[in-house]
Amino acid sequence: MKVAGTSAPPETAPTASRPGLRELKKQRTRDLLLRSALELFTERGYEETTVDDVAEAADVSQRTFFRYFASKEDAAFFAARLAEARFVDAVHARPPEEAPLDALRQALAASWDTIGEAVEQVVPLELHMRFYRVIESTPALLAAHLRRATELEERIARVVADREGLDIDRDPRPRVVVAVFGAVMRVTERIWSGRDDTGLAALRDLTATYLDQVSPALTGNWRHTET
Amino acid sequence: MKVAGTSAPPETAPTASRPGLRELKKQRTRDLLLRSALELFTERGYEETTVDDVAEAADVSQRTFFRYFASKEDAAFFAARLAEARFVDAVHARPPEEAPLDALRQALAASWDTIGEAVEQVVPLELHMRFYRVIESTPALLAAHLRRATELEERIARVVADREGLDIDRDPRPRVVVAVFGAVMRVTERIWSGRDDTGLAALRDLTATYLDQVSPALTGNWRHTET
DNA sequence: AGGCTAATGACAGCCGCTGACAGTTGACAA
DNA sequence: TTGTCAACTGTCAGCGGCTGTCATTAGCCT
Repeated sequence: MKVAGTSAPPETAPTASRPGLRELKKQRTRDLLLRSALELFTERGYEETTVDDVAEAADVSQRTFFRYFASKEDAAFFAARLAEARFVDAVHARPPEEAPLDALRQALAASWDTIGEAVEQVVPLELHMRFYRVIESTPALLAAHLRRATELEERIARVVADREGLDIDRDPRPRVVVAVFGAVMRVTERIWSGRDDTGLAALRDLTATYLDQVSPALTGNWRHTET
Repeated sequence: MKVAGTSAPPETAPTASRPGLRELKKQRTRDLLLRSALELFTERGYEETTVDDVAEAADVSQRTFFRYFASKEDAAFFAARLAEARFVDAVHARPPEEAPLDALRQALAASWDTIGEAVEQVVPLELHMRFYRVIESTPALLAAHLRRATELEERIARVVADREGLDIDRDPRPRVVVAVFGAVMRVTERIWSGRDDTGLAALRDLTATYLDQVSPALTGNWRHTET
């Protein structure tokens, strides 16, 4: 077995090629483990759930859990990794004429559906959405989430730099736009997770609203430009 | 004793009022623990240093370490907490006529020196600066750092909202500006920590350069506006 | 059918962290 | 000065995350 090690979704690739009883069982165990984890995390809380609890819920030993996921945290972000990958793809797909910030925004708009599909293949989308609240309210998970977001930003900054034909180590602008975009996204997530409607649609709409606030927020005189 | 619990610097306040042998010893133990920790972390690496190592270097038991610091991580960010406090003060001190983004920038410019002083009282500034590289290159520390940064941003967003007389839960702009500012700061830290000159002056200059890139980066046509 | 190897479980052990208990040592009043 | 109290500390036991090791089981392939 070579699954764990930040358990990359790519492992899931040769699904249709040659099922095989072995692969099938592995996949089923992983999905069960994943579901059990997210359910326990959202019901009982992340810190309050031990890896033993998750393993037991999936009828495997704790050791096996760690063979599928590099860490407790790794399991928590498995679905998020799928979503990220879709977004990166969407950015790649944007026409090069678009201004960077527009490209990011359009890529996001275009990703929502594919992200939903991707997540749903592994775990109920609704569960995944509810789990975001747990992330926001659990310091350890929030920290991990932010670090992951930063890494994602770095990857995207490189894509943007390529699009514009810039050397990312010489021109700060790619990293800056992406960082700004990411910052707004995170503020949005935070607000969204604190609200009642944790549906994907609500997040999508809120994101659009907040992105509209970037320019207004950066220019001076606020006092006479009330929302 | 009531030290730990995210060991708030405020505990250090009544230093001059009434030294007392007890207080003095406590302070000395804490500082020694802190220095030992940072030195070991920067020399040997954070993950490679056990709390037992730190405790032993300071000639106390592991249990005592945890009475001074809520966690290994808590010790790592003790000095950073001092710096943050100075920055928050500086933001408060800004004249209300300044536009938000300007205020943040000026506050930062005004803080550099006081931050240096504050840190120096607990740990050699140079050690603290070198430790930033460790933070940047240690996933667990980077994650914690980002979470801390987010919390700081929230606090500052409230200050900004107050300045402008806005309700932070109704108007997204305070959080958005602060998030943008913070994003640029973090990109700057990242670049800076990867360079040779890890002096405070280098960071200050780099920060100024990057902040200048915000507007240019957000407006469209990059290709004909090369740096 | 039988050999090969992947997958699993059981066990031991490290590290971060906490509660409990007992011993030591400053602080302060008699 | 001395005795009491409270603060500070060390020791020990134990939990949870995580890893290495090894024996056992179970799918795969000829």
